[in-house]
Amino acid sequence: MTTITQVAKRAGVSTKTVSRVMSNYPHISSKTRLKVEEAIQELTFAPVSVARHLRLTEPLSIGMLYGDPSSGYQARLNHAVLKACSDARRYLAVELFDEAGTDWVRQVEMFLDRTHVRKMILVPPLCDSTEVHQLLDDRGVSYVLISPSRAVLGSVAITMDDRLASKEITEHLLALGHRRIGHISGHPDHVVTLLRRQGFEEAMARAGLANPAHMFVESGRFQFRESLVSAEKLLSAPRLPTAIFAANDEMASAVVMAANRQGLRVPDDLSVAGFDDSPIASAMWPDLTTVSQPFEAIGRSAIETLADTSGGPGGASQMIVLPHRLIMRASTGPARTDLS
Amino acid sequence: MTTITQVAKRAGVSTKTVSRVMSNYPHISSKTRLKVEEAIQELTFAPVSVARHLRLTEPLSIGMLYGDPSSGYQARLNHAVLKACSDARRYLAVELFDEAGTDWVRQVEMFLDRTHVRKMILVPPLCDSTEVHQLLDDRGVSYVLISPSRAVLGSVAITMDDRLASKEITEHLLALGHRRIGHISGHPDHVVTLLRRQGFEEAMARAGLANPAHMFVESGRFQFRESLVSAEKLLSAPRLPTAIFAANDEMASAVVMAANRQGLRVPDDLSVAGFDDSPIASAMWPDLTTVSQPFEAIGRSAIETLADTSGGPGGASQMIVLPHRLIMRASTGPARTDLS
DNA sequence: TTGTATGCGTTATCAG
DNA sequence: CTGATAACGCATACAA
Repeated sequence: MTTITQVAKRAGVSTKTVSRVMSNYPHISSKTRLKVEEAIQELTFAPVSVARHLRLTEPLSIGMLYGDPSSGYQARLNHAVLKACSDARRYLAVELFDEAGTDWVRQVEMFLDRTHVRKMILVPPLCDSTEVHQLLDDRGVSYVLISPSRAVLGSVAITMDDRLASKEITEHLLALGHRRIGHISGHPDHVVTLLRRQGFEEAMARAGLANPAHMFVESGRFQFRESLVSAEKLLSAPRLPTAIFAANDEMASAVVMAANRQGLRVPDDLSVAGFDDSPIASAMWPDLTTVSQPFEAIGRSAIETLADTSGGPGGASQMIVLPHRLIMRASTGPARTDLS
Repeated sequence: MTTITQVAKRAGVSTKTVSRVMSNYPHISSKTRLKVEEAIQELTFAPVSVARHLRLTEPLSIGMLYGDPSSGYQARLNHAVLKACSDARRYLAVELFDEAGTDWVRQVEMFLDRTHVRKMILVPPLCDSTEVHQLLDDRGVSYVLISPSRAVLGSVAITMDDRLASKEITEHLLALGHRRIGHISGHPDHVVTLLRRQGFEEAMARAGLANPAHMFVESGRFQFRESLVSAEKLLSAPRLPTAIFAANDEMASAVVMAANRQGLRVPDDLSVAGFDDSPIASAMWPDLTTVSQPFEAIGRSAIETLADTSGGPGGASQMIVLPHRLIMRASTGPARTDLS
């Protein structure tokens, strides 16, 4: 193990000077800097992060707690945040918390004490806990909210525009000539359920199709099986929709399965669109037209925001809306004119 | 921020005694312990982990590096390891590494220096790098291998028995009366591909069905689309198989889709089994009969193994094989007698 | 521009 | 069973 002392000895300078070089202190003679850098190279010195953290006023670690294990959403977010940390030379202290346990505040509190982090990323559902916000404010810990249900005064939220994305994907279907379109919506408890449905309805309304003859909505609760039932209902109506937009990919894949069962071909007889660009979307055939959540950008933006926060919290409220991406794939196609 | 000194003062003991209580040191009078515990409660003291790490001879942190972001496998393993750490009061230092970068050793080296960890969990593909093993041995870092391609002399590997599981799932199909069974195998570069295929073939051989009239094998490369093609090939043969076992769930779901397209009902006309118990297995309908990898056990076992390693590496080679679980769901059923 | 001395919060050593 | 003191590796006043 190489320590700063050894480097100092090797370079013939004091530890402080080595420290200065490591942290890019400007006022340092280029000769000294060179010597030190050489020594660092030769001894392959890397500062031990725990020791820095103990002394540092502005810690380099950022904390994140998450609950739901099975969530593909969380897995992808984790990865994006980890990547962003790596790029920004920060460290992520990530731990699980017990979502079922009622004492969220206590759990966060202990996490803060243990890890010493003074910056946190709050993901759903933790980002919606007023008590947790209070705790962090009291402790002077700055934080960003990822996709919170509602904006929180004095803090930064990072999210995407679900309503707009849904509107756009519906407009895409309309542009393909579809006039009778179904929507399978998510779980009523999730905020995005409403937003995605609103986007759909808004697009239909603009096209003058917001009426029972053209617009059909069923609930799928974000689940495959519920969606299968809903899709079968939509596909057994006297006049079939020619396209169905489901509020997530899992439900969209159920729609494809329901269609196949009825002998309908996707996209020839029925266009199907999803949301999320989850792994399943590209794993199935036809692969799904869907919306890609900007995970990478969200991660990067979260780290940047936290890195910038020079002072504590209590800054201006801010809502950073990151651009999503529509992904056109094989599950959507032009409406059949003979049916329209 | 509460420190150990404050707790000590409050309890009227030395800091060392508080430290002893925190780490469950056995030889301590119950009266003293009680006093200290009270003080800890009252001041809500939580030891700062970085400070402990700086002093501790046996670090409580365990390192893990992983590459592939999109992998559902890795996401579930991450979670299991994190859970195990939490239960064992250990901390996980997890970072991404650049799988595409050639200098794996250098990356591991820097990670070691930064984090100070002296125990590591090596997951695929890092667990198969001889150079990395060498580095860790040289540095006296102990490590466990998760599902390595081959055993490594002098180190502990944790894995499951893919061959046995495949054999069992095939036997399950045989027990249901199926005689003509297809197998869709994985990517030829993965070790498990061979193992899972062997298990299948072994079961068929035992049943006296290892011949072209009863046993069909196609490659699916672990991908949905490849599997779809393979399944269509199997389902367009003159004599159809009555069951298909795919080497992962993604491919199995492709089989279900192919069957639906041909107007075959699952499981009435065709039984389908998968492998992995990935989210998709329970998200589809019929939900998949599959094999559940023992993620939780793997995580726990890895942490326990590392926690036990009193000395450095160089212990005896050991292969810990954890029991998997067969999950019977709706995608498999009795063979139709009129077809058999 | 550089060096010295001190302390971050905790545990290890060694003595009581 | 308990306590005083040094030390972990690094960064920061303060001094030079």
